[in-house]
Amino acid sequence: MSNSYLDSLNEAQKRAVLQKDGPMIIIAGAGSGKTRVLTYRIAHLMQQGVDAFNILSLTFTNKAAKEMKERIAKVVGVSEAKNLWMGTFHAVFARILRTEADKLGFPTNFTIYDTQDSVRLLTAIIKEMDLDKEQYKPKQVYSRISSFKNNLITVRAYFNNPELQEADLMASRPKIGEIYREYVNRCFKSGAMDFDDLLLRTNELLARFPDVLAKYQDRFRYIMVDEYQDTNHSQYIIIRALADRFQNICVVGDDSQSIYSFRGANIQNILNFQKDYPEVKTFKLEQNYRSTKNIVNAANSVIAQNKTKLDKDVWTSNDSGESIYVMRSISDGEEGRFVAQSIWENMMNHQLKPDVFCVLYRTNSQSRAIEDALRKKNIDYKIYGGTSFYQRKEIKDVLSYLRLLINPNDEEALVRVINYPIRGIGATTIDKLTIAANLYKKSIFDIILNIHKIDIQLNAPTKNKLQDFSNMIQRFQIEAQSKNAFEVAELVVKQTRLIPELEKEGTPEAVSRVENIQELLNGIKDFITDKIEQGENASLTTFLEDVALATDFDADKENDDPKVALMSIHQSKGLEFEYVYIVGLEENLFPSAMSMNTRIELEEERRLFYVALTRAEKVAYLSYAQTRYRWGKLVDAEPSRFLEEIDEKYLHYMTPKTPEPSTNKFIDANLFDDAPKGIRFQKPLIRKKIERNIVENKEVNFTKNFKKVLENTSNTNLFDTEVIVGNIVEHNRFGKGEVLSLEGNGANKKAEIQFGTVGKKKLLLQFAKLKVIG
DNA sequence: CACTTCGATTTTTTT
DNA sequence: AATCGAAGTG
Repeated sequence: MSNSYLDSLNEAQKRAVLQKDGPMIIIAGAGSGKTRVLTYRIAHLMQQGVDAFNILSLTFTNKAAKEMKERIAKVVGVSEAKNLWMGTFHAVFARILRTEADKLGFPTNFTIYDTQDSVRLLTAIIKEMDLDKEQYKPKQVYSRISSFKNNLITVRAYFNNPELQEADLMASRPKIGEIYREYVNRCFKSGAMDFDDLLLRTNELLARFPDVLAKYQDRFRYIMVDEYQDTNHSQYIIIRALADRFQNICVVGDDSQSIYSFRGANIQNILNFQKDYPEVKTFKLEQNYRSTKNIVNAANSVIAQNKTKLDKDVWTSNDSGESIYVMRSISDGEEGRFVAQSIWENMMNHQLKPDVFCVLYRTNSQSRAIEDALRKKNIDYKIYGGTSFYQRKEIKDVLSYLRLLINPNDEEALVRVINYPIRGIGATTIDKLTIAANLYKKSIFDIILNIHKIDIQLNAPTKNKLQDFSNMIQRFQIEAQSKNAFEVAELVVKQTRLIPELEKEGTPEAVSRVENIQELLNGIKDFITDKIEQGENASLTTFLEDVALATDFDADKENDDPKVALMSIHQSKGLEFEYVYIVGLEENLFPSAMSMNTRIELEEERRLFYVALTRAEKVAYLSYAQTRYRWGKLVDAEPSRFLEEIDEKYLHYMTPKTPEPSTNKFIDANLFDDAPKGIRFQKPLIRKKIERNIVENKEVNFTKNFKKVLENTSNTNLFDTEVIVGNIVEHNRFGKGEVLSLEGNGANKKAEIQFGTVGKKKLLLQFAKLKVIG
């Protein structure tokens, strides 16, 4: 192994790579080659004789960890790189907690609750405590508890702190502490940790067991933390504790890119690092290799308006490049078309593939309009983030069965599936079980196992149904001893009869749900082959953990065709694209209406904008609309203040800056804007599937008219019209169909319709809410 | 206990 | 626009 990799670094980068021991901080401006420095620094450490086992590197996403590992493997070899500890805080410490769980009274197979699980549990607790759910909104309670945990405020600490209690009292939520206590107890009883527990319990472990602390201190002799500006207090304390012995701690970050305060991130961690470690060596990476001068300078001109920041001067020797384009649209629909049109033109004019483009937005719900427009132009795209695959109902149902067989005490999983598919175990029964479980301080599953011995007011048939259920889970457990994760999952799906259950619904949604379950099974299969190939743990537990902490499952699932990337700005952190479109630059949206109250909040929004802009390598487009659908309502919008904050010399307005006067003030032009809305598919995949079904299904005999509509989905009518025979219509649940005949009049008018998915149906027009689409 | 319907509430960002 | 819980019906 040679030192040749050092030649590709600039002076500042080289110094940072070569600094081996002691505390150090790398302030890395956007696009300054930070990942590169981290990678080479680790490679260099190993070259200096540091064992990979002794290096811990914490990244912000699992994907970043994976990529970095691959890059290091290229320098030091695969077998060496394999031994590095690399991953997100949550993933790394979940792994450690698994091996140490018993010390904290948790089972090795503890479940990881996601946000949905936590909120559901809180909802149940608030209900049980007979509290007003307006006063105690479960989501708000969740974030309050989350912030307690991220600041290491345990239940005991809370009750020892009069100020906190006073604060909750003033907010007329005096019972927060009790909810918190109950929540923690219930999680414990369920053998479950939520996201914040993974950090809090790690702190507990390191604080209560000095030998364990010593073990990991000794193990992690060199620690690196990426995106340090986004660490919270809990993470900060873990790091301080682990690094305390050797003090070989290297943190990398950019205060200008701190955008996770809502998750407890504390920008002070990076601002105060120098105080924590007086011996610290500071390195600044200020040369930007990513973007054009225009983009770098424009971004600087915006961030300059923030007061709280470290001194740093980001510059580039790249070309000036094009101006930053600003575009205004009448509506969100037009914004989408504008973006799609622009992408299309750039692709054609410069012979580009779709994957050099990225569309960034503040909120995930904005993806809809962009999607629609791209689809109409036949431009391939991929949405990152949003409701992830694993949060879909059908997927969570399957996963809940798996969770339950791994950890039968997992109450959220149990409550989810105990009556799905329907087994006649209703709400009343579950309530009684919950009460008994709380009374005996046992899990619901334990109660069910002893259902015949316990004095509980349930009739015999119900008891038997419960027993059948627990028997089924136990059967799964036995099977799981001899089968691999995929086989178990397959068995569970089969025996629970989830798929027939969905199939009998017959709606297009149900069809896609079945597909999703199939996809999940394939995913598990891939997971196993993947892990076995790498000689890693391929157990069901590991799979479930990966799922719970997944930041990027579908990222490598389909690395086939190049696609335009759509994602929230938060998701885009660390990525770069030649062409970046930042959409929805409007007051109350970006900056968000929730974050305009204090300067602190507003500065974070500004940093977010800075992050968005600095993703662009070559060209950036900023877009805003004058009206936008929000919560299903059309609302007016003002251009974002961030547009004003960019030095104007870097901008080029594609549309006149001031809105054109309305030509007809008696009717809103936007009413016509999105008129062709007839056929709207959620995903291209589903559309293909429906088309295929229809072609393959010989029983269904459609007229040419229907096929034509299916082939040309944009050929749609402007207004809903009276239904006539031969019309192609769309129904909320049944999808598309052809009107075969009509009968009755007025309110009793019925249509017989041949649907593609569910066959013939007679529907009352008054209620059917049909959309005529052809 | 199951199923339907109606209305309320929701969106800021994520491990 | 879409999801979720409450309330009402069979």
